This record gives sequence, C-alpha cells and structure tokens, in this order.
Amino acid sequence: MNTTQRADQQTSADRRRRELLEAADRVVLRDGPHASMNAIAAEAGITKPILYRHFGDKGGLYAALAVRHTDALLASLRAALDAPAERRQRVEATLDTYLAAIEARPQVYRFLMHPAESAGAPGDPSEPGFDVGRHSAPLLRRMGEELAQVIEERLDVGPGTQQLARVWGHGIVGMMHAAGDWWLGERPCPREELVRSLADLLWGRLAEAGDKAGGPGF
Amino acid sequence: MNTTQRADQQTSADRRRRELLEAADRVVLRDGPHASMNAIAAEAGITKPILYRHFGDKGGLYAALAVRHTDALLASLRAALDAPAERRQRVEATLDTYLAAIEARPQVYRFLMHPAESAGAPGDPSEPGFDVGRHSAPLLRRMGEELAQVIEERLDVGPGTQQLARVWGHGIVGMMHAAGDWWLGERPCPREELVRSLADLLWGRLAEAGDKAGGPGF
DNA sequence: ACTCGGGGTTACCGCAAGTAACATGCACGG
DNA sequence: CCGTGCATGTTACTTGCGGTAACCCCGAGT
Repeated sequence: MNTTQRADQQTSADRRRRELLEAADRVVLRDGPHASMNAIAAEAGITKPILYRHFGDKGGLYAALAVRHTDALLASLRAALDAPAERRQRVEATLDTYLAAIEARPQVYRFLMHPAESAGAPGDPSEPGFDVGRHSAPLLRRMGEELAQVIEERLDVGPGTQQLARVWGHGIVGMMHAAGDWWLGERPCPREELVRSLADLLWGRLAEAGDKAGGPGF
Repeated sequence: MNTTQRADQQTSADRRRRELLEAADRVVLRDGPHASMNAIAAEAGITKPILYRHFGDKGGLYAALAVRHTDALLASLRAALDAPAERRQRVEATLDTYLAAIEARPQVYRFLMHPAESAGAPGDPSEPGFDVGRHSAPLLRRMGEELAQVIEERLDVGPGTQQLARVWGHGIVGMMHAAGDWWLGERPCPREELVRSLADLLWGRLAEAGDKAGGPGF
C-alpha cells in the first residue's frame, strides 16, 4: 500500500540517518572536529555521496550532531535548574551539572563549541557553510536563552525584568563556559570548589570584598 | 659593516613583515577568517611562498595578527581597569571599553575568537595547526589572566584569594564575552544599559532579587 | 669576474569538500 | 514473466586550498 510503504521508507530512512549519525559521532569523538567526510563514511561502512544525500553538506551533518548533544545537555541543565530547592542550591546544582558534563566528555564539549566556521561577507553565497554571521557555538546561545527564560519566570527584579533576564542569562552562561573551559585545561582545583567560587561571584562577593591595603585611589 | 648591515636587514625584514600583516589584516577584515593565503598574498602584491617564509604556516600568520589586535585591546582594558576610581566605576568602564571595541570593529572581534581550528588527537602531528587542545580564542585566556591579576592585586577576600581571583577573572571575562556576543548580534538595548545590567549582576542583584509570586518550592 | 644570499616566482603535491554519472536491487503494473 | 520506477550505492571526477620544491634575479662583497 502506498501509505505504509511511504511510512516504511520514512522510518527506514530515519533509522539510516540515525546510524550514520552514530558513526559520525564515533569518528568525531575519536578524531576531533576535523574528521573528514571520507573517514565518517568509512566508519559507517559506506561512501561519501550517501552522507551528502542525507545531510546536504558537512555543515548539515555537524549541525545534526550538535543538536543531538545540545538537546541532551540542555535537558540535564533544565532538570537541575527546575529542581525544587533554594536558589543558591539550584545555581550550584546547575553549575555542577554543566561542569560534570564537560569534564566527563571533553571531546563532545570541544566539538560543540566549534560546529562550523563559515562567516563570509553578508549576501555572498560563495561560502557553503550555513549560519553566516554567528560564529560562537549555538549551544551557548541556546543555554543563554534557556536560562533567561527561567530567570524571567522565577525572579522578580522590578521593571525591565525581561531585558535584564536575557542579559543575565547570557552573561551567566558565558561565565560558566569560560571558567569551565579554563578549568578543564588547567584543573587548578576540584570541581566543587569551582562551583562554590562561581556561585560566590554571582552572590556579590566581588562587590563586598575589601580593598587591599595600599591600593591606589582608595 | 657587519652589524649595521645585519641591523638593516633586520629592520627591513621587520618592515616587510609589518606590511604583510597590514595586508593580511585588510583581507581578513574584508573577507572574514576564511581568507585564503592566495588572497592575502595577492592583496600584498606578492605570492604565497613569501608568506610562508615569513610566518611558517597559516596558523603563524593568524597568530601574529591576533597578537597585534589582542595587545591593542588589552592595553585599553588595562587602562580602564587601573584607572583611579571606585570599583564599580572601574568595572563599568572596563565593560564599556570592551563592548565599545567589539561594537566598533566586529570583524576584528569575530576574527579574534576564531584564530584557527586544529584539535587533533594529542601526540598526533598529522594536523598542521598550532595550538592543539585549546580551541577557544587565546584572547579570552589572556583577558582572564589579566583580570585575575588585577583582582588579586587589589582585592582582599581572605584566604584563597589567589585561586578565587583566577576563577573570577576567567568567569567575569566569559560573562562579558558571551553577553557582548549576544548583544552584538541582537542589539536589544543601548550599550550603557548592558553595562549597567552586567555590573548589577556582579554586584549581587541576582541573589538579592525576590522570588516571583507562585514560584514552586518557595 | 664570480659566487653568495635574500627576495621572488612558477609549477607542483596532497587532501578534503562536493558532484555527476553510472550500477544495482526491489517493489509495483501490465 | 517482463519492464519501469525509485531508492540506495558506487566510482571517478572537479575545484580549491594549504603547503613545498625547484628555479630565478640582482645587488653586495672579495
């Protein structure tokens, strides 16, 4: 029958797509983001043109991969963020979740922050990449928006809350990201300490701290 | 004489190098970080091998370019950071300096955050890039360390100040970066407002804010 | 006169993205 | 039972880029 046939093909194509993504995942996690399409195709036991039939171009494949991992990470974060606990607890839990994730699978993390390049001049279609303009990983943007939404839903900071929430969302995510990236490279302290330090920063300890003796101008 | 001759050659080579960097700068600023070595060479009025004689490989050229701009930006930031004013003033001035810089020359900014890819497996020399492992821009690291040093010099937060200063340095820089990146893309508000919002965040308004009515668990 | 070294060029290699054209297997309608 | 789509797969190619080898030219020093 026509419908079942088309449905079968649909699911079959979907399964295939998923298999290909799994293979691509293995290769990217093993070889880093420079994995060639040939390598990925070989890992999947097929050849290049099939990948192109399924994903259009390399950017498409990488975007699909990124969406998978991003969704997974965002789900964990949302859980930590929405837990029924006090605010400081929730903040620390979220930080810890993120840091634990990047600590457990740094390869995934590194990949997510570099999905594609492509930043050609606007209006110039010579670059085959996809997201002209934005360069930093979409993961950061998505996390920022997510956090902004939670802040806006749960916090009351008077007028302009919405705007403030978005600024804070992206700012906090960036803080988490940069500190995590640095920490992952140098490992200067255990994770809990990093979490506590960052939470302290958000809790205003920077403003409260005293000037050091002999400081100029104060 | 030998010394003056060698000195002449030195300065001549340096001048050449600087000219090439200027040309590269123009191209990168015009075409984005994907500028090909051929394009850069053409802009400089010469051919590829000369670029390679001067900079080794593309990573070397890009690194040299990045150092130039990074140094310039860091100098402005250090000025704002070391100004003789109250802490909040200094923080706002620093944020504003950074945001003004990326607003004035977004192309430079975008380039600085993407100097090169290259993240091959450790110990594998197959990748010709340079900084294996680190992926995010060195600019962020340098700003983080810079800020950490200033914090450590001027702030007194009891024992563990040094560690805390580094965490905060990288964290604050990351906050600034991510918020700036998002703001640059969407322009949701004037710059001063962004500056104020971020400073407020650092000043603990997140912790002080009240819960919204009907929030779960609290 | 000659050679030596710095600045320059052409022509090439290897490799990866992306594509065109050809092969194969399998369900359908006659 | 035979062709006819059609999805799936392959080989073989083009294009463009990073990087290099070999050669060239010209001015300075002996």
